[in-house]
Amino acid sequence: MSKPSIPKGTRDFLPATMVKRNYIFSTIKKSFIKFGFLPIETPCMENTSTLMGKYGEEGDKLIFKILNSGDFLSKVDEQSLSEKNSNGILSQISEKALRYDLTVPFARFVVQNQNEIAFPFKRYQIQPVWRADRPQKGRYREFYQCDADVVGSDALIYEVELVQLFDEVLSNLGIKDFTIKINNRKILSGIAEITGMSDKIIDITVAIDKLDKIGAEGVIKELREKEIPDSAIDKIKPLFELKGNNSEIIEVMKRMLSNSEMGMKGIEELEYVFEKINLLGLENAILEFDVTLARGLNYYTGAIFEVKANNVSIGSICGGGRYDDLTGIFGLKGISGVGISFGADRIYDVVEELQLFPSFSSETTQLLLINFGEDENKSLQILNQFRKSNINTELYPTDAKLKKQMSYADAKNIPYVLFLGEEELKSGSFNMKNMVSGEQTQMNIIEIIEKLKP
RNA sequence: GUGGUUGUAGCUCAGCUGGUUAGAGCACCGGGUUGUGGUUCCGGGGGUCGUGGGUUCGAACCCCAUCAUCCACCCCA
Repeated sequence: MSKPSIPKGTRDFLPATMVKRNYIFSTIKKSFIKFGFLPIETPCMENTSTLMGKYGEEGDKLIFKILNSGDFLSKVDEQSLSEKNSNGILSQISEKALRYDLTVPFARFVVQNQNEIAFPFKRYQIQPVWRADRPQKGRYREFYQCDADVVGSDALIYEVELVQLFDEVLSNLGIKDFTIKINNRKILSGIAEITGMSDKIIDITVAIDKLDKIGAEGVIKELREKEIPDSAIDKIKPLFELKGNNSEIIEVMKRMLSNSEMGMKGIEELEYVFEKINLLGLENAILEFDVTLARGLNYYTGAIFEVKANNVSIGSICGGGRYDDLTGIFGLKGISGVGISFGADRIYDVVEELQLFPSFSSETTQLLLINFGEDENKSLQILNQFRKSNINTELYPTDAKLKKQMSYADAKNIPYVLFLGEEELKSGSFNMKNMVSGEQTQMNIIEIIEKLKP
């Protein structure tokens, strides 16, 4: 018999891990609620057609497709089947797929439920997503995203708000040193425009995004491979040497993009965000204009965000941006949206690496009642009494040997045990042992409740 | 999808140049102890050495294939 296992890139979570994961989720959720976002959920699977084509060519490959039920092959047309054409038969054998992110399903949700929601609609959503990627450090095939998006308004105050949200959540998790990188797709469009390569904007942005990784030489090499002429590359080159603080870089970009209306609009939007953030201040985050930031999905049209924890070996932990026409794909035009996503699993890895998790001892059992096989009714009543006083309590199920019962308390880190022996049950005075100090005291039920009450 | 790494007990790993019955620590179970855990002592269960083939008198060890794993690239949270 083969050992049981789980699919590549997926994980089991033990109780000790879940307690910490829940802490991250609840910290994020608390801030989402504070900023006025409302919860929604969508199904883990969507129609394949809803997802395909929304994430670029690479994205399509990374979507998990779900096979149709029944004898699906018999319905495939002979020709595609004999040609062994995977893409050709895909739509015939799979009409459902696991969601790849929360944004596209949300766009679908907005279009479908447009008459039942009030715009601007601020929603948050904390659910798992699946990607058929090769797993590696900090990369899983099943992971949680925690999204907050606003649709139905193009007001820039939301960009400001989302920067504050990044700052608040990560600060509340105890992370002190992190950078929120911000850019604007209109600036990237402006760059493509002044080089006369507007149609190559994706190739250009993907290449310059890699600047800090492969260096100027590498970027130039990649641009050439994408058939960007040297004359255009020369115009892009100044980006590789940008230095200074945010406002200095903005000034340089203003000069560079002065002939691009689109580019100047992007600068203007960016300046607004900086101005308001300067007014309001940030707790721990460093907000940094990064012209090379281009990651993200093809649908961003305005602001682009990415958050990186400094001095940890984990990639970006949050992302986001504005997408003017996301719902347009599903038939609802003119609805602008802006949103961000917290990668809970990576944030977990960061908080773990930085040893920032608090202790969660109060969330586990506080008191174990040691079972001597005496008056069971009385024992159950005592158990009830503790629970009604909000003390996390359990009764050992059998009168097993003391060693076994105490070991159980030990394994679960239960700080107190109470001996429900014959004498105690009769007299009402119980022997309670502190499992940390080893100290034992005689107390009645009322006194114990008083002592352990949260 | 591309390149590399590693597969030995539930977990972490040792195992010499190919040599007889494959080991340790931790974990688990039982006992020393029928009202005292974590410390300690004694004992126990547990392995098709990832899988299939090849070389050899003989393979955990060498060769080939395959699967899995982790790391990196692409891309991304």
